[in-house]
Parts: sequence; C-alpha cells; structure tokens
Amino acid sequence: MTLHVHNTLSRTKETFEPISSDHVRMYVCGPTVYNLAHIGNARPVVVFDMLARLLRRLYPKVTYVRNITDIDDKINAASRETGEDIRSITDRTTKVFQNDMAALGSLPPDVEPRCTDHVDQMIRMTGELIETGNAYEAEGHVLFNVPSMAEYGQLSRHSRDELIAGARVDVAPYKRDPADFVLWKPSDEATPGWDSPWGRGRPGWHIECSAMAQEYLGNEFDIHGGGQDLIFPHHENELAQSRCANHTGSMAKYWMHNGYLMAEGEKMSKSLGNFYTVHDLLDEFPGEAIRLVLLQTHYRQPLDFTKEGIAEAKRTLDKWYRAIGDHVPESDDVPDSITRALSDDLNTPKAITELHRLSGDASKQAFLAAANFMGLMQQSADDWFKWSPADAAPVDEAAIEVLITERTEARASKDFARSDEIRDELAAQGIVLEDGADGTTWKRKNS
RNA sequence: GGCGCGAUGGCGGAGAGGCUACGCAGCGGCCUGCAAAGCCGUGUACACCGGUUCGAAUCCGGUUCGCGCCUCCA
Repeated sequence: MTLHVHNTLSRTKETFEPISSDHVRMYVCGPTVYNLAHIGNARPVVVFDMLARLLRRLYPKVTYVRNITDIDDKINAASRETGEDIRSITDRTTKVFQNDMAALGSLPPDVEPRCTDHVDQMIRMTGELIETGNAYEAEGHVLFNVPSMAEYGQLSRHSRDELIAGARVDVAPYKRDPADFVLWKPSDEATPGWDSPWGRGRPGWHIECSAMAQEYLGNEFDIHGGGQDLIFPHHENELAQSRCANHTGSMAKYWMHNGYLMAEGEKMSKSLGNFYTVHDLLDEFPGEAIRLVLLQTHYRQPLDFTKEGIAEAKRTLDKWYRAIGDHVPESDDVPDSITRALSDDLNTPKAITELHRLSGDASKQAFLAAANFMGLMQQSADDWFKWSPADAAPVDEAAIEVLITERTEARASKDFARSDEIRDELAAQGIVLEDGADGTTWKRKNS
C-alpha cells in the first residue's frame, strides 16, 4: 500500500518514501504547558496519532517524537501571576494534557522530551550556528541572521522583503537585520535561566524543537507535523536553524500541517464563551465522540467544532455500539479499504464512511478491527451505555429496576395505561426504556 | 497593504471533467400494545459571474463572503 501525503514544502500531495525504509521518523510540535489544552490543541494530537498508527501498520519501525515545551515566557508569566512554582505548573499541566489526550484515544508518542532536559543541546546548537556564521551575539542575545540563509522562507513562501514590509512590530535595535530572530535571550534574576557562553539566559522559542528533533531523530528525518499556524514563523525558523546547524539540505522530508479550528462558527475566545478545553468537554461528552468529530473532517480542511457536532458523533457511536452488541474484537486485521483510504493523505472521512458500511456486516470483526485501529470503539457496549456526563444527577438503579418489573407485569396483564405512565415517569428523569427481545433495558437519554 | 486557505443538499462531510458518495435529520413503509432500535424505500447540492470543453461542482479568469499568517510581542 503506497502512502501519499500532502507536503507543505511543495504544496502538493506526494508519494511517501521514507529516508530509511525500515525506520520512519516523525516529529510533532507538542503543547506549551501553562494551561489546559483546548480543542484546537487536540486536533494535531489526534490527527498525527492517526498518522502514527498508520505508519506503524505500513513500516517495521516508527519513532514518533512529540515534545513538551516547559520553558516559555507565558509559563513564567503564569507563575508570577499565581505564585505557583514553575515546575509545579508544568508538571501539573503536562499530566492533565496526557490524560486528556489519552481520553481522546491518542496513544502516547514514543518519546516525549521536555525542554528543561535539553537546554544543553540547545546551547550546543546555538554555539554551532555562531560558528557557521549564521548567528551572532548582541547585548546578551544570540540571534539567527536570516540573510545568512539563502533559502529562508522556502516553507512559508514568505520572502524576507515581504516580511519586513509587513512587519507590525518595532525592530529591536540590536538586530543586524529586521528579520533576525532570537536563539538565546538573557534572563533577569526573577526569570528562570541557564548558564551559557553568552551569560545566564534562556532559549528562544524555536530552538527547542530543532534541538530535540536532532537529539532523537537525527539531522534529517521523515515527517514534521503541527498546526498550520506553526508554518510561520515557528517551522520556518526551525528549518533554518536545523539546516544550518546540521549542515543539511533539509530538516524533514515531509512537512504536514493540519487546518484551523473554529468553535461554533467563530474563532475560539474566552469572551465569546466558545473556548472549549478538552478537560471540560470530557465532562460533557465521551472522549470517543470528540475524537470522531476530529476525524470526521479531513485534517487539512478547516473545522468548525460545535457541541451539536459532538452530540451527533455520539449518536453515531451509540448506533455502532448497538450494532456490535456483545461482539468483542478477535483480530487486528484491518480491512484494505480502511488502510487505502487513510493512505490517501489520511482521508479519515472516507475511512469513516467505510466504517459505516462495515458496521452493517453480519460479522462485526472487520468493523471492530478497523474502528479500534482508528482509536474508536475501544470499550464494551455495556460500558459505553453506562457513560454519563459529570454533572448528571445520580440514578437510583434499584428504583428503576423496581419500576421496570412493575411495568413488565402491567404489560403482561395488558394494563397499558400503567405501562405508559411508568415510561413517562422515567422519561421525565432522563431514563429511556427499550423493550427488547429479552426484556426491557434502560439507558440514559444523553443527547 | 503583502502572502495563503476555504465555500458542496436542512445539517455534517468526501469526491473531482461525463458514473452525481456516506452519515444525521425529513418523508413513506415493514415491525411494535406504545415507544425505541432495526430493516426497506425516497427527495434535496456543488457561493456568484464569465471562459475552455461535445460535456464543468470538478479546469481557467474575475467577484463576493469567511478564516489564517505577516517574527519573541500585551
């Protein structure tokens, strides 16, 4: 099966040919851990989780690296504001992030490096860039000199001149060129800092990914992923740093970017009330429903994330869980139709169409294998239907059973008035009764 | 201002020069004491205006609307 992926470098779909056919290497930019991840942060996680799962099917070995950025001025600001220790903020936020992403059915990456453990590598790379003449020291800063790299702008397709023409921000006086960006900057006493040849300071925004990618994946690797918003400046600058420091013609062979996400038709913002953290959404909806919403749209398309959309995804999963009944997965033979759809630049919507078709098969094995592969249908139908929102009123199961028994007797004696009364009574409490072939069952009315 | 992305039926969402997906919702039917579920059937579409072509939702040009980025900075 040939994999095709859209490469941002060429802006076209290309045949995926790994640098080394027995080992595929992928780096995805992870979160800056200073607050809870929102649904926009979750999109690349779920998308590249799906890609990693597919790569593991297609190739003997995959190394998937996703970093944790725990050095950042937003973290420093949060700490100053709340008084919470920086390490405490980043540890706590990292843990919640990992749990939330697991709840969305995403497998952990193979390596999840933290910036604080790799400052030495960043210092080394910064030093190397000074040596190659691509960077210079100025007033305690080390800056990457953009004009020193002829091909700067190849990823974002911004020319240096355009950037300067459109610049909205005052250029720092110590920059040799207005487009130059920071590799290292000085820290005052109140700010975390590390000793370096240029004094006590901290790394700039982009160098961490260059350093950690190099550490775990080598000078050149196969796929570099992230959200479209990272193309410029983050990935453009990473690319420049890595190429110059590693003396290579590329950093990653394929650059993949997922599209933007909006919420309820508008850009997410706290003031609009449409700022959804994954953590909060998980109180309201099962993680699989959120994952399905994210996979229902092709990763490069814009996605308007809505609560109604999650509710609809949940109804789809309700249907699938009803369809599988007591079937449990017995194999992990994923049908070709699924692999084929995903191999076409991760066409998850097409794969989901295929899931709909497979769910109707008499044997549920192909369906279960395919859905599991996509990180869906990972629980028993029983467990699925037991799920309830965090704020749901507790149900008195015993009382419900008593009423069901009474209703069964009423129905047996054709007392349908009483039977319907019980149905209505329970419906008012959000309990739906279903008369099946082997008795009456109940479930919560969630959506 | 510069650069880029998007627009498909009531909704979600693939596809892509002729075969007009799929899901939800709707409608009709079967089933059911009722209901739910299930099954069968069914309608509705490619933002707008031109062009290329025997044929365009799909290619080209323009328009409109929506969105993003333009470097460490709140």
